[in-house]
Amino acid sequence: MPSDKNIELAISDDHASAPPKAAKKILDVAYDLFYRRGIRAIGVDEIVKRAGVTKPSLYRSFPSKDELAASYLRQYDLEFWQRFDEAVDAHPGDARAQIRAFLTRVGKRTQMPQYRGCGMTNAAVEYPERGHPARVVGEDNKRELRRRLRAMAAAMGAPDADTLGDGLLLLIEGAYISGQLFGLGGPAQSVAANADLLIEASLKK
Amino acid sequence: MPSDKNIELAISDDHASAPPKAAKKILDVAYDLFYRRGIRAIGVDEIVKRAGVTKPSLYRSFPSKDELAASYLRQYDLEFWQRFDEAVDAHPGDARAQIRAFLTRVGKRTQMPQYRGCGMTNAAVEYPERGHPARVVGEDNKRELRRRLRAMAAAMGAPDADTLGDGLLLLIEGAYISGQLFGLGGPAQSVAANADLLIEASLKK
DNA sequence: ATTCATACGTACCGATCGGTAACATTGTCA
DNA sequence: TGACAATGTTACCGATCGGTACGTATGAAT
Repeated sequence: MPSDKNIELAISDDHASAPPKAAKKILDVAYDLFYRRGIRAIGVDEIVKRAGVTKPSLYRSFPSKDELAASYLRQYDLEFWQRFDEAVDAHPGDARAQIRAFLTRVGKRTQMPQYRGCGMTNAAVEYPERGHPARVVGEDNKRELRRRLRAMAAAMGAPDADTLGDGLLLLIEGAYISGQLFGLGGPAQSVAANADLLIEASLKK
Repeated sequence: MPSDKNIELAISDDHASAPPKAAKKILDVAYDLFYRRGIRAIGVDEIVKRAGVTKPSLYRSFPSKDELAASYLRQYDLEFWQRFDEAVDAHPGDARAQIRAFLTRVGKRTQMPQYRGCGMTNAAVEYPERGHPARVVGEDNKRELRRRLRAMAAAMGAPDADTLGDGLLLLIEGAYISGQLFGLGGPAQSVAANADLLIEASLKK
């Protein structure tokens, strides 16, 4: 579900020129199709057809399908950090509550019927080749997420913050995958509870 | 790395007929290529070329590419349970030690340079459509793994065994994904330590 | 030696893949 | 009104996709 916010910002160049409308429609449709059915599974023909545009329009706005996929993932990345920061901002100075808020939301999100996993994680699975435009977006996101989780673990006062931060990342990625494998009632439903248990144990160590 | 054991069993029919040698070569090559580079990324032409056979040979042994992929995953499933049961058999009656042994091995395995995640998880990501031959193999595997992990958590005496079992599954899936995202030195390295912490906390609850 | 099933190879199928060339049409703003 | 940028139209490219029709080699039993 691509939000309309920030899309123009992601598409238009730094001049305040009028943003092409076709590019937005293309990216919206690509976002939906790539996420729901996979990048490799979707051809550019289907994208332009569903977007009501033509192929040359796609290639005027995006240099290649791979770069279109990367644009989709950059949008996904943006929305991810919006969700993450919402949880963080809701509990200023309380890293543990921030984690709890974020993971509670993840637990719900991953149980939704249309949930199909993390778009960036999925893309990395679809494109194992190092340096692929779609893959690097995901790699950067995960690296940054790891950094922040470790920092939050340290802020909680965990003796071994790196291990706890990594443990939280494992739980999160596990929830992403389990959500799309099991659907409703799967292991992802208990991600927040397990994280809390893990945090508790790590702080007392 | 497909082991030669059990392959004939997986290929040949229940009559003790002589198994076609081409099918084994095809499955071996398909296993390697599908795992390393993804199922959708590999065409049947490349498989038969690398296997030194021809396309009709492939379609005489396997009804379709999708079914070949399913055969690859059934082989992967077989080897998965071999690894799992090795850890279990090494510590009879001690579920906690069994988990520790298995996860220690997972932690190492997911750090190897050629590691590319769990073949079944990856296939489920590549084929989100319900009922796809490749997907169902993975779904069955995960369902059974969940059942066994929950049973082991109960055997440990966890008050909320289902939650602990699910937590372990989340950590495992997280390790699979993180292994291929981060490689050496990634969060997967601490999967066993985090699992132990989580178990400890769950038992004391 | 002939038979007969089985495995294999050559050549091909239509469809789709990502991507492009060349040109017509539109809407907007000066 | 003229100019310009964005989009559309049509047709095409070579490559690859999964899959098959059909003839040929091979090996064991008779």
